[in-house]
Amino acid sequence: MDKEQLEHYRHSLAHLLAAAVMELWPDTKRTIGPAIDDGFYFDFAFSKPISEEDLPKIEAKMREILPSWTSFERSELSADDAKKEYPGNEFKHELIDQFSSEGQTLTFYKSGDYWDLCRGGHAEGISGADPGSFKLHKLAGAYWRGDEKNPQLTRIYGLAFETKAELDAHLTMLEEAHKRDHRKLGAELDLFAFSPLVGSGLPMFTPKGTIVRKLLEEFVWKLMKPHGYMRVDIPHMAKAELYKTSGHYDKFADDIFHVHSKKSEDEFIMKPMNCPHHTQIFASKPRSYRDLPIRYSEVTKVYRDENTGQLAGLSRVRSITQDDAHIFCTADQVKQEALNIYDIITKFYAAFDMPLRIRLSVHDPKNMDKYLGAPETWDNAVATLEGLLKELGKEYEVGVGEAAFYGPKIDFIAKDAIGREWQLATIQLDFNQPERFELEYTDSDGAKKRPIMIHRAISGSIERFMSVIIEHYAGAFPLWLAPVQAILCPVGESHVEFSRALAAELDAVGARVEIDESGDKVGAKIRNAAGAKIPWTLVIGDKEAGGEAFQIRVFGQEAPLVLDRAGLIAELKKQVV
RNA sequence: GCCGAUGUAGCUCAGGGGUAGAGCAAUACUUUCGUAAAGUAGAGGUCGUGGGUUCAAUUCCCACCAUCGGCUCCA
Repeated sequence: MDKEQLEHYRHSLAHLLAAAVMELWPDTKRTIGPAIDDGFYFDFAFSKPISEEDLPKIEAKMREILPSWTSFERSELSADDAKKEYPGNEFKHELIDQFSSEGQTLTFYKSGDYWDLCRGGHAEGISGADPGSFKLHKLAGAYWRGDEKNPQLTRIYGLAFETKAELDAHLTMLEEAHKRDHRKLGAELDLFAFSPLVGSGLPMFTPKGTIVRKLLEEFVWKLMKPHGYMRVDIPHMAKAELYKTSGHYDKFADDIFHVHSKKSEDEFIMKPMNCPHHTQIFASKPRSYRDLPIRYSEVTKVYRDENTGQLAGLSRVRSITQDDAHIFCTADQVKQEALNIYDIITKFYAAFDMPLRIRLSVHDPKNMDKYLGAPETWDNAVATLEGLLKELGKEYEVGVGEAAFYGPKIDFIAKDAIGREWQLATIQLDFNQPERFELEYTDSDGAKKRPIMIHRAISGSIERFMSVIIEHYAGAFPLWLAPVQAILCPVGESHVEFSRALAAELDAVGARVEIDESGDKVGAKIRNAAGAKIPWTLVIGDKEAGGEAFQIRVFGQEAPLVLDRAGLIAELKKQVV
């Protein structure tokens, strides 16, 4: 099957699902059922609620009907006749009214004993399909036409692939993703915590989690520093006027945390982004063309009042740490700056073995209300980014309508170890905020000119990036990033002293080492170290204390790594970020 | 935010209108041991929070808090 055939197969299965449901519960109101990325769904209004336990029953009914679906036969009906086919089904009636008022022909497709209003896009017939190639896997609520003001329907999701083998592979991936869930691993590995007293979506990082965060920050800084970035520091709140000027206040009105003062009339808000503050550092004194580019960077938190129902672990939070930077430069300098950022991004993701895909995210010319600034400005900005991508010779896709409200951007989509994709790094052009804040510099001819602003993020946000790499590595961080790099397991009491001396030596070169001084046997110490996913485990007994080489158990690896004392120190020293 | 499910010890989970249960972890003692779980003992709980019904609520009802799934894919 090619992509289209697979989509047709999935859509056909949605019909089959509806047929099975209508046989089992004939008074159910059917609505719609499209194909989706990994299968299909169908939305129903049931007269009494069904539960997950009913899914196998529906699935069995689908398999029972399947052999009789040898073809899909098309027919046409008038609106009135069509409505008679769906007595009391206001959802179908609404669709029929809509389509007929739009002048569309109302088409029906029949397979076996079942038929339904449908635009088309089916397989020829699915009687020969592999009965093991689909599975109903989820029950969810969904609003009629995606609008929360409408009645809630019951959505049944199915997974479907060409063969059972492909379905099984997909189920294995989902299971693997579930096992790697960063929320579970984060608690098990003691990386971060939540508290109902602090509030939902407000993660706190433990000492171990903080080590990982700081290592990530230091790594990004190491890549940025050679490109002339300077660090700045800003308060976490500001007067609302700042964001009214930038345009964020209206755009993100529902997502802003407000702070009230009893001492003044001023309205304050928790910063939902950093760019407006950074513009005010730029504006704090007269700038010359000789000063540009000015590159302000900062790892700092922003606060966004996300819908509570959407919060999830570290991937969707209300306090977000951005590895943010803003570059103020001339039009001539944009290309070089973007190239520098591209250099940082590629080096950063290479360190995690995550391949990158590039998307040029542009405005939607048909929907300019969503954006600040004139269409010509946008066209110019897009042309600049496009020229840059062409020069790099990299493949990219274009995302229409994916731009930020102040300018187009280049987004980088990283792929993790189990094939999932995450949009993380970004380079964004902004002609609008410099205008709104009336930023200027004096050019060589003495004239005042507007700088261009570039926004960029490398990891996206530290929280989200941590959620991605915890799952990417399944909690087993590489040596350079592990909160504890090595654990020493003395065999007996007599080896503790030697272990402490060795640990001190390793600590002196910046290595993160712990000693298991419990009374446990060696086997238990190894088991505990493996449970904590510590990269290196060293058993310390008479042989090691006597000067023999260390047999290092490497997490996830069968064969031990053999290093002498000097080699061990040298190897860990290399890992310092 | 909306819909649904869930919330019992640090973790995984059992139980149920009448004084709360297990395993693991943690603690103490014994053991000091060579490559994935040593032994014994005691302890650990406002059964998410608040209110209601009841002679009696952890159990039933309501509200809130928190977690999980979904709310973008369109006949």
